[in-house]
Amino acid sequence: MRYWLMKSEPDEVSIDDLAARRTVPWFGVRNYQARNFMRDGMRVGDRAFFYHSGCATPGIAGICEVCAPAHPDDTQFDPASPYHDPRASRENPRWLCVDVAFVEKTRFLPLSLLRAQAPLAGMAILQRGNRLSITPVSAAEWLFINDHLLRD
DNA sequence: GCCAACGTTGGC
DNA sequence: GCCAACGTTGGC
Repeated sequence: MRYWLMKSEPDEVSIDDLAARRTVPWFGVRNYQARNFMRDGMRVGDRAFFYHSGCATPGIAGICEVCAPAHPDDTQFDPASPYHDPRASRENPRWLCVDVAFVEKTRFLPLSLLRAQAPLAGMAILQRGNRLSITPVSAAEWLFINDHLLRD
């Protein structure tokens, strides 16, 4: 199993929204590196930290699980969607998404708390200039967060 | 609202 | 294929 961190703006899809809907397609990714992580790196059963970004207090809000492999992101075909991409077609989709399932809502771990943990210094999310909405998390990072920050 | 960092676009 | 301009992300 691989581990990931996936950013979502809670105004759009929050951990509570995921809990209510049980599964959601991870629509709206418009960055090739993040898309390729979904297409090439993610497998059903992988787990991810669900991270709230673009909000007053960013941080980890829960855990989700990949429940469907990458498939075309429907929002790219929808002229009414903010994620519409006129260069994409049904025959030649450009953007993909996996589906994720709710696992749990955790204690909230603010970005500032993550930054204060020496063992997490290498986390992609903490690197200067990081903007990727999907990043791999090492097994060591995953275990440290689970063992030391989520359950005490 | 500001701004640093970064990705993408498009002229050449 | 270079690179300047531009748009976006996302923390603060």
